[in-house]
Amino acid sequence: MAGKIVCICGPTASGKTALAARLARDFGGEVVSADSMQVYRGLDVGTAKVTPEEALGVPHHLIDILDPGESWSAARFVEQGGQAVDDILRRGKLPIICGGTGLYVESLVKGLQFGASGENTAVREKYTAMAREEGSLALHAVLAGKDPEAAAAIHPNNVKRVVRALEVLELTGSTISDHNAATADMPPRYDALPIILTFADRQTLYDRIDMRVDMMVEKGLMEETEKLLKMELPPSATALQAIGYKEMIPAVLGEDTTENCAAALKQATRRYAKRQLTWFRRWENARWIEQEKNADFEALLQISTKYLKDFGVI
RNA sequence: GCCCAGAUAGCUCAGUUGGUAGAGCAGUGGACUGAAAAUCCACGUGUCGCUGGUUCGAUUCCGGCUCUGGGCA
Repeated sequence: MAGKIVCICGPTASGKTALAARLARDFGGEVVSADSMQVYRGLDVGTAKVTPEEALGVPHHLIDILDPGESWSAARFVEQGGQAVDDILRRGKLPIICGGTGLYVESLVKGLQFGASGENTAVREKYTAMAREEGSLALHAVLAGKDPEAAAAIHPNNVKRVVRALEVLELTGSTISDHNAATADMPPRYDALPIILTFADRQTLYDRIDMRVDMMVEKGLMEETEKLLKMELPPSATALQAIGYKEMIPAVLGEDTTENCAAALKQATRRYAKRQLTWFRRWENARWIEQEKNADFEALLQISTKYLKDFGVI
């Protein structure tokens, strides 16, 4: 019997953090963050990380567990997030997954194992170099010869995916297609209630994003970016892929104005929010809550509380 | 007031030696099984500023007007 968990998802700046913390506090829950960037210490302002005040005294798992130089992945998230959820369930509490990283949430709920292959930087670099030197089509052709099914599913230009498929093949001797097919048949690991925050009018979301970026700059995004730069991380570091820092770097280096960088950051965040919505839209049985229909936070709380009751977790 | 250059997609612009037009960006939709805040795919009709003229046909050529930028007084 799969344990029941609640997922609070949605695009960035939709109000997930506050809702998750409040539901957890009111109904004896604990929050498990499904966010690929809030795991890093020191990335606070730029990731809109939950503050001690916002946490309402509720335990938040998988936040501030790594230094920015360390690598993190969906597989590691499933491993550690699954442990956290199981532990919360064992203690008779309600696990509330809160985050906007679609792959993480879905993988955790479904219980994807990502295979026993692990990851191998050298292998990745080898194939990435091949794509760079001989072209992405050549690399894709290599995959087509060994795993036609995966090749058909992955666009030749999507070098990252082609590389991953070849990596699995080289490390395990079997194809990623076989692995995916096998895991797709498995029953989900948890019985999840997906609550997804959104906005009926896209512009409302974009306005909120703009405001939030301005606030981030006021709260010291530049200084945080400077600190991150001084760590001299390898370009491949997961933390350096965070939206927020890469856009502000030119301003920190004096190569562009803060205004221009902030505008670029807003743009990047908007596109990200759109991709997040695309991801969540395919989630069957999700309860979507359009934020502007709620007069205030209490109204939002009321609706979500009803969903929790219907689901049988409170 | 005069001279010059512009006026084309939400923005920046290209183009049509006359047959009603296309790039980038923005935007929208989608994919996603160990980088996912990553990576990738698809989608382009707009009074071609207004108005006369020439022409079978004008966004394109000619005239006038309006607006914008620059220059000269």
